[in-house]
Amino acid sequence: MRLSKNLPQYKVVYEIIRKHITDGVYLKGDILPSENELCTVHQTTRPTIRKALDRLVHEGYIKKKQGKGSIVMGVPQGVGILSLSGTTSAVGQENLITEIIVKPEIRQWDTTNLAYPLLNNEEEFGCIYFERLRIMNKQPVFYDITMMPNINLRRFISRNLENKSLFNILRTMYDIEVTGGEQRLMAILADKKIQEYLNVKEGHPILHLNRKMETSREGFFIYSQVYCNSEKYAIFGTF
Amino acid sequence: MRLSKNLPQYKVVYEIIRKHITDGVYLKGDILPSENELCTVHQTTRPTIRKALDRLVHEGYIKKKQGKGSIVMGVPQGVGILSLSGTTSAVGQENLITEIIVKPEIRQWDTTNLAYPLLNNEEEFGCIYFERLRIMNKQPVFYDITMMPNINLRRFISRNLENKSLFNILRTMYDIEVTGGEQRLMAILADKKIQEYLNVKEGHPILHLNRKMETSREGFFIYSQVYCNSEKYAIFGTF
DNA sequence: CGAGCCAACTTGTATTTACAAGTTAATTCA
DNA sequence: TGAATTAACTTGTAAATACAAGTTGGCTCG
Repeated sequence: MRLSKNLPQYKVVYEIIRKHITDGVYLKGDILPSENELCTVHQTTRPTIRKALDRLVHEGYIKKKQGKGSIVMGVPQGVGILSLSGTTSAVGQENLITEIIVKPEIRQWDTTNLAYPLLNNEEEFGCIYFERLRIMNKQPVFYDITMMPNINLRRFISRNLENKSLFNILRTMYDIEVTGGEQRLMAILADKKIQEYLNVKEGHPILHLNRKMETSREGFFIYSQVYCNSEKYAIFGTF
Repeated sequence: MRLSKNLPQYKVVYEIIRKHITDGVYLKGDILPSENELCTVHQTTRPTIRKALDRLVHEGYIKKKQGKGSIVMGVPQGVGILSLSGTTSAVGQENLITEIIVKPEIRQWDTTNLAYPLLNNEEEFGCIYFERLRIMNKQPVFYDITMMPNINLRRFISRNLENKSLFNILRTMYDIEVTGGEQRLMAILADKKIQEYLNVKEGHPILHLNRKMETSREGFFIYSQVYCNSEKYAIFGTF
């Protein structure tokens, strides 16, 4: 199902190097082959290579230093809040279990807690809705609700989200990348439902995020609400 | 004191267009002159212009659409949490008053609440320390502590920070730009001091950020701690 | 042996040229 | 008149080339 469309060269190169970093072919501290070497390897020219590297720099995979080279920084961590990965990459995947509270299903939009107005076409199409609970070392830490319009996502509701990042599925299966977004952050006190899911007492402070994410598919937005017990696992992020 | 060093062309162009947007010469929804027009105006070529525009796109000032043009998005808002502006730009400057609780002074580092280890050279040099309170519509909303090493910041402690963004001062006076950083986010309950400063009761949830910011000056980091009463003014951010 | 210089790398900036692809509005033809 | 085509824009991608500037390690000379 992997779709290898006619990507532009610089994106192809970007994807290759990026994969090498995520797969551990290049480790943190390593120095990438020089731009000229990459040119010969990928049979292209410096501007193209540099465009690929620019993107890697921007996303935090590498850093460049004039006269020295491109230094691998590793897979960007904790970008969950600020950048473009899901919360699964924010805390490291070691002891993280994802429990599906509500399996992906098509239903009407629930706009009660939504901080953003829906677009017309979004309301027409149904809504793919699911709830997840992220458990770190047997303690529930994140509780999140995700909603997105049911536009051209064949077989999505039958996909298994456990221990997989939503963003990875969208990226690999549907060629949808999150390109940006906006969010509202606040500290609240846990209500009954949150107390239950996150296993906290009344009066416990909870970090709440209300996000709207923009994707590479025009007009396709992902809405999510995250509730986080930040007592033991402060949310970490780079920007 | 404005230092107009030998900036590369693309940065010059970037600065000019950026200023035009922040100054309101170009308004939200406007379409910038085409890349070819910008070429003739700035006496340069498309790749240079495109590099400047790339940066503006990346920072959210504009969006580009193939076949159409570069659409002005306005001054990026709420990047305070996620991107590179200060909290003053996060809530709009209308009814925002900045009160200096502790004027900038040179003192020893206070590492008690610092989530990051200090570097050696940072500890050797003193620390520039100050505390501010941001007041929205007569209600205190942000309380923040900022620390940075006292390295080559002539006259900094005599500068007036009121209603000015720290980042703007660093940018215009010292040519230091924040290039990125990391932060820890958590929801806490207000302690005595926070209760007093933010005028909230015991048990009130507070959004706490512990940030380390990286700058264009190598080895120069800015550490800040922010406490936010997010009850009425949810922190807004784009990414 | 040691300090300084220099050559061979690295990335950074800039120009020139070419074509592809998306948008828009005017023009043409039925 | 109205729909389809086309021309003239726009940005996107790519190559080839050149030189500037920072880094490194080896070489030379004292």
